[in-house]
Amino acid sequence: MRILFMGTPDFAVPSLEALIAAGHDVCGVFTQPDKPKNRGMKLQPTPVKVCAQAHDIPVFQPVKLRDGAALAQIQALSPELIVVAAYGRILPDDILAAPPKGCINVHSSLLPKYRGAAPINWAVLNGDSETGVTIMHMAHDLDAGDIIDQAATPIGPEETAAELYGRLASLGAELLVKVVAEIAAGTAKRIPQDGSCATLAPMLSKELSLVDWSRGAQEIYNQIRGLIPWPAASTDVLTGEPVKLWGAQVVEKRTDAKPGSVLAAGKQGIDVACGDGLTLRILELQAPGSRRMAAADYLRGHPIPMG
RNA sequence: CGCGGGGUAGAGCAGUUUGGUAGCUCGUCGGGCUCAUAACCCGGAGGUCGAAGGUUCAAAUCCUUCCCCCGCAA
Repeated sequence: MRILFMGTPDFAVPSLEALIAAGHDVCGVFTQPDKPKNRGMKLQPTPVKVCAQAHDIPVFQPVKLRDGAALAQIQALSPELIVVAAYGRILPDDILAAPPKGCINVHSSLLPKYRGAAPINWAVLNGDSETGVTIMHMAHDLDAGDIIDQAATPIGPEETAAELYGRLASLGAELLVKVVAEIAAGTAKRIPQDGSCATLAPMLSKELSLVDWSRGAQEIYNQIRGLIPWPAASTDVLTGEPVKLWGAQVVEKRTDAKPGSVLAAGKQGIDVACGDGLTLRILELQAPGSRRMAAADYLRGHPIPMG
């Protein structure tokens, strides 16, 4: 099938590659404009752009989608179907209506749960034991279109959002190929979402980083897992300087100590009292200006006062 | 040339302002103590101080250039 692909970050790359590998005619790729990023603020191509260029697929990076130029480009490419995976832009209705077989989207949650920008992180942050991917038709409202198919996957009790991100990217690519084949064959289903069950997964921000030790140990652990790799949970209760938390475990040991007090600090980790009386053992962390390291390594050069 | 932090023993850090014998904790090796130990005591090994150049009687420390790591921005 003749397909126009739209995507931007790493998450979208497996989907693009899967379409190519399945033999579809990917006639063009839309991705966000190159932006100054990282140290040095040099212009960085998006992962999807790099992938498209490696396959000699024409790349388009419109700044605006509503001025008609983008629509004209799409009409010139005349795709039968548009596939969107984490493009990061809202498509206007005229583009949604352009391809004969419509626009479909790869979304990393089991819709209608977690509509929005950061569904993977919120599934981990909320301590869910299962999530998945959804392929749906795109509608005017964000992530609200009719569902074509879904695939579920368990979230491991120690799995981080970063790990889940990679797994869902592959799972989404797999399901995408299956769904596109069904669309080509005319057998694709179309199941409306139950909007009353919808929940939102808004974009992450650094406001979510700071650990509130009055919360339960498991909740804090979920916060740590769910905010990897960005923005990462942080706390300043250890030495007064803010440190990022990269790894921890819940210790089933009750304590009366005030939440946020350090109960022990040794080669096994740094034990901190939480609001529900349980203990969170910090295993891996990162001081400002430094790289991430095991708690035991950190302690050699950063003595921690108890209490 | 976007802004800031950093590179010192296997690991994590101090020392740089004010140039003058390379230091701490842990690990490691040897010995001791102990019923025993990841505990304690004694002793040892291990570093061209990120790289190159410059200033100086003398540079981890001051000057110049470069490399690498981390954060900010998403």
